[in-house]
Amino acid sequence: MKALPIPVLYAKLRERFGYLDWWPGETRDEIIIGAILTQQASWKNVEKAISNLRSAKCLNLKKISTINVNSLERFIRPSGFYKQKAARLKGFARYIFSNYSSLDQMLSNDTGELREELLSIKGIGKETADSIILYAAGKPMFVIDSYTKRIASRIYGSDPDIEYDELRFDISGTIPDDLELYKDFHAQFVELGKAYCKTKPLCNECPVKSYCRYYSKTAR
DNA sequence: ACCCAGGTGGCCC
DNA sequence: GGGCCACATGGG
Repeated sequence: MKALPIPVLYAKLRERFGYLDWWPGETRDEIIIGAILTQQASWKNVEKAISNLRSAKCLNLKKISTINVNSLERFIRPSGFYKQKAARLKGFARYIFSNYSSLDQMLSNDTGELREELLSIKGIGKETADSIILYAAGKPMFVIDSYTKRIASRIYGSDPDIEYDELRFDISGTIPDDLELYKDFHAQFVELGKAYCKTKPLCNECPVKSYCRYYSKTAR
C-alpha cells in the first residue's frame, strides 16, 4: 500500500466530485445560521429549517436577536435539538450586537483572535468556529469533522480519536495557503465521507480505496 | 426496530 | 484529561 500525499488526495477527490461550491451565494448571516443548525444534523433537515426562516424573513442575525424564542424554535424544529439551537442562535446574535456594530466588524478581527472569541460563545465549538472563519469570514482555516478524522485514520493511520487541533495542524501544514483550496478541500472530505466512508463503508467505488487501510484489510 | 446525521457543553472522576 | 450523557428531528 503506497502512501498518498495530501495534494494527490485532493486531486483524486476533485477528479471524482468536481469543484464543490458550498454555501454558494448566501449571506454571512445565513452561513453562520447554517453552521449552527447543521451540528449533528443532516443538511436536508437544515435546509427545511433555513427555508422556514427565509419564509418568515428571519434568516438574519438582527431579526434572530429580537424574535420571540418560541417562534424561532418552531422555525428551526426540523434541524433537531431545536430548543438548544434556538437558544444558541439567539445567544450568538445578541453577543454580536452587544459587542459590535455589525457582524462584519467582528469577522474582520485577526484569525487567532476571532477564533478565541468564537470559541467563548456558548454553542460554538471548534468545528463550528472554523467553519465560520472559513466560509463566513473568508479566512483560510482547515475545518476538521468526523469524516476528516475517519478518512485520515484510514488513509494515514492516525488515531481515529485524534485531537481536533492536532489533525488540523497536520493537514494545514501540507497544503498551500489558498482560501478557495481550504474551502473546497473540506467539502471534498465530507463528500467522500458521505458517499463511501461511513461506519459501514462502500469501498468498491471509493476513489482512494487502494490507499485505505480498511479496504486493504477487510474488503477482499 | 433500529442506526445515523457536516457537534457541543455539562458533569463526574 | 478522558468518559459518559442529553439534546431531537427526519431519512434509510
